[in-house]
Parts: sequence; structure tokens; C-alpha cells
Amino acid sequence: MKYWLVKSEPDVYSIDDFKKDGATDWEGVRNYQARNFMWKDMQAGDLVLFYHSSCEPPGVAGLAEVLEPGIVDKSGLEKGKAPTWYCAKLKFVKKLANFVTLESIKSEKSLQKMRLIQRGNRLSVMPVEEIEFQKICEMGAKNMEMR
DNA sequence: GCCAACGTTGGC
DNA sequence: GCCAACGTTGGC
Repeated sequence: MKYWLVKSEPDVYSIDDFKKDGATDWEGVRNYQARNFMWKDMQAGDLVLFYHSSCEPPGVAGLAEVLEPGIVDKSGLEKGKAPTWYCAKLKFVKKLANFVTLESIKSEKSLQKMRLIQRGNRLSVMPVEEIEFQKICEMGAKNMEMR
């Protein structure tokens, strides 16, 4: 079992949109590395952190599960050509009780190695270590007051 | 195959 | 809105 993080701008597609849909094809990714993760590395049953980017505040909003990896991204098809872009079908699992902000991730010692916070990171689909995944779930479940 | 120019991402 | 970082494109 592997763990992942996907980014979405909540103005475009938020965790609440995802909850309403129940499941969605993670279309629109136009980066080969991210595509390959969804195409070749994801497996059904893998768990996914749903991250809100380009908003205030950015952070992890909920959890998803991979239903089906490596499906054709219909939004990227060109007539008469073999498909270039693949995506994964994701199922909504839950909203975190506490939104885990990017700030709190950055200030958490055990999460310093997360790919998410490495400089220059721009991948919209990326792997997450199991320990990191669990830590974020824990932070999302805890009733921690803001400072 | 190099690399400059350009476009995009995403935090701030 | 700014800009650093990085991917992509295209001329050579």
C-alpha cells in the first residue's frame, strides 16, 4: 500500500465538491512525472491526502482512496492520436476534523522531509511516506487549538 | 543536444 | 500582484 498527495485549488475543485461527487477522475494533470505516478505507481486501495493549494490557508483538507489508477484522461485526448495523459479515479473518504495547514506541516519536526515542503516543489501529484501520512491524519484528527 | 525564452505553479 | 523555481519549447 502506498500513500499520495494530490493538490487542488479549492476555487476550482474543493474538498466539498469532492465530497458531493463521491468520486472523481483526477483529470487535467499535464506533468509527466505526476502522470506516471497516477499511471504506473498508484494501486487501487492506496490512500491519498487531498491538499488545497493557492488559497488562504493552504493545507491538507481531507482523505481520498485510489479506486482505479491509470485510466485515460478524457480531457487530454486529441482526435486521431493515442492518449498521452492518464489519471486515476479517486474516491472521497473524509474531510479531516482539523484542516492541517501548510504552516503546521512546516513546523512539525517529523514532517521536514515531506516532498510537499521541499523548495521549488510544483508537482500536483506526489508520493507521501507512510509515517508522514499517518502523522498528518493524526494532526487532522486531533482537537488542537490555533495559536 | 544545448540553452535561452517563455509559461506555469503556488507560497507569500 | 510578485517572483522563485522548474518544465517545456524551439532555434541553432
